[in-house]
Amino acid sequence: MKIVIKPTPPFDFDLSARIFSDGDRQIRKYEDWKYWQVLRVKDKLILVIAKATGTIDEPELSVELKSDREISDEDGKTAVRIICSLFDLKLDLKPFYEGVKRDEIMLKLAHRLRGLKSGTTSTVFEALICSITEQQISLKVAFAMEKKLIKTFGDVLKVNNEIYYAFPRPQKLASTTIEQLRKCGLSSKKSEYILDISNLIAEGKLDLERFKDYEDPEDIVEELCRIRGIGKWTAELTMVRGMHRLEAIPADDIGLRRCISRYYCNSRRISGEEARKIAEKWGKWKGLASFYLIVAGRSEVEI
DNA sequence: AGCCAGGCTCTCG
DNA sequence: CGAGAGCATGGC
Repeated sequence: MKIVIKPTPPFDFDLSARIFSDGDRQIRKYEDWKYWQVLRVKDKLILVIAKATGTIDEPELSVELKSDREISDEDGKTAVRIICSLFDLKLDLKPFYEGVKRDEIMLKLAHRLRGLKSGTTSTVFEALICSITEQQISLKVAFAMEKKLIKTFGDVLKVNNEIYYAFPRPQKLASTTIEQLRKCGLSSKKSEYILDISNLIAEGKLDLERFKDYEDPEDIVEELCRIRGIGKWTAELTMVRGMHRLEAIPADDIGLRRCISRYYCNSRRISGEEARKIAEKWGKWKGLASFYLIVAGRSEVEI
């Protein structure tokens, strides 16, 4: 099945998808101007292959859907909805660019990275589990663990004789053991947290998706922090990457602090407090602004 | 070798 | 209360 999507301009798909260029071929990857990933559409797994066919100001996304089962029109519609949220396709960046106009540095970055949107994981659960995995240790190490977790417990789709994995469902992780999780390289503490959270969801005592409807971001942080293994950093990171909450900012994040100090403080090491203070300039766009800083830092953008 | 890496919990005093 | 140890793994 092939579908064309019209994202809200400006949108630079290749710039936005580039962060997945070192991803895993069996999980999600951007390569040769194509992005692919498995989506869970109801009880079906569907491989999505997306490619930009428009321009930044008249963006168009051509999407191909593949599965080992029949794909109905309704599946197609659901898949489109998920893809829209994966890349935040309906987000209008213009208010963001307008909102940071008074910050010259951010304005320059926004200009250099025009059309960049920050994606969202397909579930809040995925964002949360990955954020817990990434606590404290280097991202390289964390990504290796996530990859193992996904390939060990994730759902498998086979199309064109290739194997692809979708992020594990909470029910699946709930049915495993600390020892099995530890084999992915996770510490026993993190394994406990992940098992506990998966159990809460499997038992129907926790519904992470409903946090998306909260008005006040502070309420989300507070409620998430009551769960063992989740602190402020984890809650805020989960909000930006899993709930479209672009006002949330994990200001204590060491990588983000490095980027802020690089562009705002002559690379002097700064505290989370200082980072939060600087982030005040970005108003309700703190999360998106920090994403721009991270991408700028990673692609060595000079201003 | 030892320290650090996109933190958080638990245990002391 | 606040401070400090402990945790996983890989890179430098």
